[in-house]
Amino acid sequence: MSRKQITGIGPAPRTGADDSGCPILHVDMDAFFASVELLERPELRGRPVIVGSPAGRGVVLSATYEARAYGVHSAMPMSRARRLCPQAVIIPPSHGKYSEVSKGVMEIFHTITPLVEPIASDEAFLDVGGARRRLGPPAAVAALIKEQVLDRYGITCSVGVAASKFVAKLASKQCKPDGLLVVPADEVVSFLHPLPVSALWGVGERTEQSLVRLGIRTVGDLARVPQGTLQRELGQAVGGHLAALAWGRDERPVTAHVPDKSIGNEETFAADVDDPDVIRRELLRLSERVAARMRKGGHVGRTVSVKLRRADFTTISRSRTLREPTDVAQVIYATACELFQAAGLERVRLRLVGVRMENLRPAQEATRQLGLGERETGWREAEQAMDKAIRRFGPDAVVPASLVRGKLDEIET
DNA sequence: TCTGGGGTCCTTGTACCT
DNA sequence: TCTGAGGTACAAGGACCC
Repeated sequence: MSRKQITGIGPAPRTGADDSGCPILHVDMDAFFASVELLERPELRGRPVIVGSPAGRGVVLSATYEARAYGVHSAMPMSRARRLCPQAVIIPPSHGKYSEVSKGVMEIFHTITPLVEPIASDEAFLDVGGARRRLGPPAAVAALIKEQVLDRYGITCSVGVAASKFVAKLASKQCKPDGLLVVPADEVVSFLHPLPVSALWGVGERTEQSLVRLGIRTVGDLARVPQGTLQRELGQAVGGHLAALAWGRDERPVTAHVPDKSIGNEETFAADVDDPDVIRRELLRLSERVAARMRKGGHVGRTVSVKLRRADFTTISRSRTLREPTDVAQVIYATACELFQAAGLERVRLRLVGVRMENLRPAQEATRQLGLGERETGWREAEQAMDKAIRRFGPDAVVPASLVRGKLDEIET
């Protein structure tokens, strides 16, 4: 589900190119959410379809290529998308359905190689270097994957084949939709240099503006700038990273298990809120959700972070590192409330609040040393009991008392 | 012309310790 | 005792990704 629009001219898609030394595949599903929706509503094929919330403050999650022809793209505000393409059929998202298909697609990848690195629900890197004897060269494996995904799920994907992750990713983007593009190891530079700098991973709007100010518009321009200049302008890490990418240097391996670093939830209100009680109730709801996800994933975390976005879209965050890691919603909530209060935004109109736990580690590794009078054990047991009830009776089975009023309000309205 | 939600990573500033 | 350098941890903000 790419958001970056590569507008530069690359070489024509090639499938018969030399793929020796190109063990990395990047598989990207085409207009994934929209394609999944069309499986249930085939009568909409060929028509502009947008997946996104039909009301309120939403953005486009996915759009068919027919809708994209009108300028609609992912992350665009829905109001704008509707203006650009008023005849589009708008379908509210059903995330459960997408993760179901995503799981199945990832299973197909795992029959090819154990080295699968998912980077979103609709895309993954695969290292197929070890599958050559069993399944053939990388381009043949890529074709096999496309065929299997289409056979089993009726949706198309695009595959980039290259020597490195980043070039494979650019290649898949370049050949969308339903494409297969091999970038031979000795053609990487000629593939990259005509592309606009914005095609590079890590160059967003701001960095692109900085580069354009330096007269750098293409990857080739970038490659000719001394690394020191880039590092001075963009910072050590970003400058060094881009200098390497401009010459196709990317040593990052495909990693099958990338541990979670943080878990968070956030919520944009339907209308801006300045009532601290409503904000605190939302902080409780979010803390419950985050804690439940942490317990489900077997994590505990040490740093509680709160995100507050004002009506004017300026965002502030406040965080605190606890003495001991936790997965207890009441501990997270209490800290979140203190951070909210300390931020001094109790009478400011907010459009979004978020709660995130950072500094994660596996729960079984965490040594718990409870302080004198600490009641965390009681809360943990209570919350584990809630987890059980929710697993058995559904997400509404148990609700914290302070959220019951909100539930009743929902029922009454 | 309005901007979701779930993330990662980087930069900068500050505090603290040796 | 004071001061500065260097390392480390933490906090905050921002850019970027899908």
